[in-house]
Amino acid sequence: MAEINITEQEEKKSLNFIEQRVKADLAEGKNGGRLQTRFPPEPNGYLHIGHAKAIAMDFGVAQKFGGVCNLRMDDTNPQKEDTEYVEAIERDIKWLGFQWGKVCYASDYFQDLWDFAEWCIQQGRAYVDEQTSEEIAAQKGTPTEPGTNSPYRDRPAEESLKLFREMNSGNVEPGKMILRAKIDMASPNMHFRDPIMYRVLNMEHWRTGNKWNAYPMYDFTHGQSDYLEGVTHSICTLEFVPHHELYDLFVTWIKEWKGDKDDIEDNRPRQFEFNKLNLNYTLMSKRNLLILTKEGVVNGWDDPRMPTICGIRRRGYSPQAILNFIDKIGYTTFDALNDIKLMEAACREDLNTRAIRVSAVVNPLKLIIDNYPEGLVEEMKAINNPELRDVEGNTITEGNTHIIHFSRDLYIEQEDFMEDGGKKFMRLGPGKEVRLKNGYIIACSDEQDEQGNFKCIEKDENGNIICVHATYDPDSKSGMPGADRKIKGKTLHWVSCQHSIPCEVRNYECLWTCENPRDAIKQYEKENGVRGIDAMRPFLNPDSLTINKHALIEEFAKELPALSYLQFQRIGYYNVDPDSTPEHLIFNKTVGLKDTWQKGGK
RNA sequence: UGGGCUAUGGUGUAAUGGUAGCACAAGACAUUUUGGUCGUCUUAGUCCUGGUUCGAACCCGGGUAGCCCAACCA
Repeated sequence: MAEINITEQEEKKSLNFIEQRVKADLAEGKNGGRLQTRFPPEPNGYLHIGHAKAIAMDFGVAQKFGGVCNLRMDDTNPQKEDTEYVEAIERDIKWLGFQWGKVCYASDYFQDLWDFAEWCIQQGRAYVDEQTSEEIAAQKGTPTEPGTNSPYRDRPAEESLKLFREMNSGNVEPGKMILRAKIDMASPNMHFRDPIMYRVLNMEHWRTGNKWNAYPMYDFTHGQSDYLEGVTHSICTLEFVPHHELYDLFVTWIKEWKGDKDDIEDNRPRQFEFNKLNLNYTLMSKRNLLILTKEGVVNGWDDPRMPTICGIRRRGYSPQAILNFIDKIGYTTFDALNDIKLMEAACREDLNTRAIRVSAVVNPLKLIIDNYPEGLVEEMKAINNPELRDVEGNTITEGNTHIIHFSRDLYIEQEDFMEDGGKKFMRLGPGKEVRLKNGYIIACSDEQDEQGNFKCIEKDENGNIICVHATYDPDSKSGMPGADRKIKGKTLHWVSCQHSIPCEVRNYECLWTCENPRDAIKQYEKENGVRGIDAMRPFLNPDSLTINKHALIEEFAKELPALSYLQFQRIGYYNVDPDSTPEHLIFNKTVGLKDTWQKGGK
């Protein structure tokens, strides 16, 4: 029995239109008060962020109202499907934090579906058609013109039955015969024009082996599987709205076949549709993602630029970040194009609470503290996560710190020093004073030599700044009373030369330069007569991946496990790539920190 | 041009015949040992047009625009 187990406040705030329907159905006692959903991926590829939205709905609604959600592999087309995807799908759903009741397969119902199809033939509701696919297509009509009946439409049931069994013998060539439902060739709904129930494939199925040679189509499988499995709410995306009526019809038939006398309105699976996820600057279709991997545009399905769950995971998103995002965009029946910035915002929001702060210098500039004793090394305490707070709102320090080393020779970020930064530039430069995070207050002198060159700056022969000199205030050590004094400058991150490790930093941007790559590619294909990768190239962002092999990071980061959530302070969120080793550290940029300086300040 | 669906600030979403609200984005201020976070404020909206009603984003008619449907894919 399903239970409504959410508080009224929560309910008011967050029930989307499908949840409202589910709640109402439960209240009315439909389906005997049961709630069962299913997530039905076809195991022919990797799950992407669009699937995550469906997962959050299918599993989420079951969770919220005390129902159960099964994972059902929609494996009715053995030409495309493979067991390798099943594992990946299961892994991704688990990673998102959901649990299924059981794992089912559409192929579990092949025998039932077959028997049901035979019954349909005997009932005069189905027939074997021996026309070519071209002939059938021609007879189908168009959205504005009715179709015409197949010459085989009224053949005797016994004849169809005999041929149907032959279809599964392996002796019928694919394309020679199909089983069609006898419905209405003039229906304004194209799906009612004698839809195909079974086709011959003569192909081994990864689960059922060689038992079947003819396989059922989606429309003749989905609703029936729902019915046989006990699904009450079959939730899918909007493109299945035109299938809705046919879904209901086949469910009605199969209930009849089963001799199920329950009231049709109250005890049957019902389909509900919501808008699928569209993200700007993102391409979601499996077909096109496959091209990207095959052509080497990306490095596999889990490339951090891919919208796949595994790609997003490797990029450094947490499951909660994804779920937060999905929660923000909501479920409606409007075909929306969501802004990737909202996803990034949801990510920052989540990672802010869980990322460990580390110091990393991405573009190092040497900084020498002239008055700091040579050879001296001090251990400084660095807070792992300032958002970890006690009930009073104070940052918890116990168990929330790590050690960072301070010495005379440091690296700071190149962009944190400017010879003539101007008044608004609050970082380091001649005559400027800044604080080194968890360290000391330092200052550069504005003394100049006879040529008018600043004494604190060392340049190479090309005039590039290669080293800067500063002096520190020994009383200003972080944590000491002298550190309290206010200064004009900002707080900079830094690493110690001797105590930092070189690492590789991979920065990612959108793969696409246009908001809606799907449409752009489609149009380009049309206008230029090219297909696939050639139609995609004009819209690919050449800078979607930039690798920086000269970054430096504090030693603490050396032994962190793969996929650890990090924040490079003042730069962005990063995570440890699965290929990273202590000998060759690799970090992926998940998303940058908000930067009101670069945006507004300059 | 057949059928189905949709339309609320730049984006997404709420209000289910009774005060158009929230988040993101954009901008400003304040705070800050992250130009982050947190906080305050500003900008900005019911596609058009008729009707029903005391009252319409919501109901109805007519436009307009967009999406889905003519796979032996799902």
